Amino acid sequence: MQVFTYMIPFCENPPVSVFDPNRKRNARGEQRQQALLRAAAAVFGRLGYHETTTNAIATEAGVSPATLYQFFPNKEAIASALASMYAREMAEVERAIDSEGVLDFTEAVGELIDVCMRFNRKRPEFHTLVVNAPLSPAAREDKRVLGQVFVDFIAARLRRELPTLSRSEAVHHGQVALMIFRGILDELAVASPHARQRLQQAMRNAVLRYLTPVLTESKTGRAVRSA
Amino acid sequence: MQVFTYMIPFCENPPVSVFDPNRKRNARGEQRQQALLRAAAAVFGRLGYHETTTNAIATEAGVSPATLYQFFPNKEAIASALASMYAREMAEVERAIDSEGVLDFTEAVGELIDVCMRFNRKRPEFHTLVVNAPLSPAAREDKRVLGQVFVDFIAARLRRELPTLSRSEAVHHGQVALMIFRGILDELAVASPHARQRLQQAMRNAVLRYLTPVLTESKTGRAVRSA
DNA sequence: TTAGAACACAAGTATCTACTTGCATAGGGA
DNA sequence: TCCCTATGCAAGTAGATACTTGTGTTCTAA
Repeated sequence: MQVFTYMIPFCENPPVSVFDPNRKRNARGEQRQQALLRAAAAVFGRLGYHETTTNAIATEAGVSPATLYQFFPNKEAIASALASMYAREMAEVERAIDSEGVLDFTEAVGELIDVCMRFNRKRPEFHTLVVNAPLSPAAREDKRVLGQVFVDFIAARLRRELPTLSRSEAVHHGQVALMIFRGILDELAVASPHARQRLQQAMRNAVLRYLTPVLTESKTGRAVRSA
Repeated sequence: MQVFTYMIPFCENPPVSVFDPNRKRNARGEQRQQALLRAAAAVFGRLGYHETTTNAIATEAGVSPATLYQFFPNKEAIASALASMYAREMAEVERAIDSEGVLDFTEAVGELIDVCMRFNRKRPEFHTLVVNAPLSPAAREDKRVLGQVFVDFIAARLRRELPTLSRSEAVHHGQVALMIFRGILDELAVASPHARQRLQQAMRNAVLRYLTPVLTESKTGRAVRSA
């Protein structure tokens, strides 16, 4: 009557790792961690997530691969840390747009688009991190929130112009605006300097031309429903 | 006076491979090759390019990994063969739209979009193959041509409505339309069945609302230039 | 009928890359 | 000064996966 022959695997996958999240860092350590993040950002930006190796990040930072794992548990954690940072930073900037409410619809949406384009140009690695990298749940949540901030900004502006527009319709149009934005952004990232300015104008046109009929053609059946 | 001590590496990487492009196929071989392509399409569609292993393709086709390499030199060649097939097939369909020239601008562009959405729904693996897979030069060319067919279709329709529009402007607007299309298509691929219909309408709206002002607001400076 | 070519696969190999181990040094609080 | 902990790395390991080798089987053309 052997009931508990094997007691060992109390926890199936003992996560043995040199990385300790509770470890106390000294000044040198803090600097290393930041340097590793900067190095990772540079390499992710050059090669994209999948082509980037942890060895390349370590080399870029001027440390050995083993040292990298003193500061991050794995590759995904590095991408997640960067993606979270950027997503929060970008959401912050978007929320600050027209905090005084002085811009009209076109100006506000144009400003939103400009801000997002500027951010993506300043952080070229942001795109691959958000699009291609597998992220931790926390980073995924930050990414989701970022998208929501964009959508809500547009939805709020639509309803401010046209209060009879239902919440769900407004959100839907915000989502479509985001899709348009992303579609053009993909090309913007690889466009030649000459093509870029033209594409930036096209970006504004594409989003605004999609949205403005929502406000003007408001009598067409489905377009207006009360919440 | 040793001049040519090492003669061996006449060609640095002797590409030794069991695959022979000139091999004559019998009926069984042809069927195997087609079955492997079908299996690859299924697995690529389920897992995406990078997550798909050649072993998984072989298993899906019910053959051993070694057999797969009798018919294709490497993984990329499988993706390239499928991508080329699909790109040519889709370009063909696009070129056949309104061959009699009876549709007006809105109808023609709407039909173009519908055709492309239908194709992507019929071949879900097409997206990952064209977006994520590294392709052979030949397949890349087929992909480029496919994009050009879309752009040229729209450019030609724009200039048919507004002959004073310059060729380069028309092509530019065609390109932007393609970016918008792709941006929304990305979401369409993962949308719930309920959201799909609404997104399909949004797709038409987004592209047409971007394009129609090109025809109507033709007095605004840059918009019209002679070729 | 038979030889050569095409088909098929079990059992590998080669390589790449995320991640560890074991040990040595630096640093700061007691 | 002493000791504990953080930092650092050379030299690995482990596991995944694209691709091969060697060998036997089936087809087909002469």
